[in-house]
Amino acid sequence: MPASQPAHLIEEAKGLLGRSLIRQLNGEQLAGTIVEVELYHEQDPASHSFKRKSDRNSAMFLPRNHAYVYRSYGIHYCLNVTAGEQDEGAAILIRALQPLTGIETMASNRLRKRPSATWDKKMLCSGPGKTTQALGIDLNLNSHSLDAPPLQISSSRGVIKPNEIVTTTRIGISQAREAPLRFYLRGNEFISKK
DNA sequence: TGGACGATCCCCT
DNA sequence: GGGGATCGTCCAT
Repeated sequence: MPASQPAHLIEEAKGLLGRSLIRQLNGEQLAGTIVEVELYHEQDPASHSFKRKSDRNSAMFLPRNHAYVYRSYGIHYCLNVTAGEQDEGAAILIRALQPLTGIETMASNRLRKRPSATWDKKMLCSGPGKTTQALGIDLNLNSHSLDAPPLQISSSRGVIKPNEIVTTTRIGISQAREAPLRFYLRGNEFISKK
């Protein structure tokens, strides 16, 4: 991996923090603020796009603001937002949301198998697998444009100051030496891990 | 054709 | 803090 990380992609990843992810599901709107992301790009050995393009990862090579969904550990789905240009092979993993609307439905989606379990807003979207489960995201949304329903990202966001964004190493990486490509909102209670 | 593995989550100790 | 769940994908035979 090169010593320096691609600055334009890092800016795109940071730029997602504070925006809303909006999901239309069965006529209801589910939404949350993006509070934690990780960047993966083509020069990164931990990235799916590091190896040859395949059927599985082709959506990762779409131009920015498309969904790249993949299955992890045979159980969970993870949602990425593509970044950069066509064929650049970069994507931003949505790791955590702060739930805004449709919270009851998110809880229902998350706890379908254990309806009686007690839940807390902070455990609904505090991880990539949890987020897709809460919002009902699966492979049907792979390569979907995030400019329009049923899944989109707001173009506006609140003011985020540079010192409100924490940069740190990613989570769960085993194939590569770690790089500081995880970004989250300082002090936010809804991130996956402190 | 088969075996190993993974950008995770949750329960159990 | 450790390990099981569970399956698509990739690579080696």
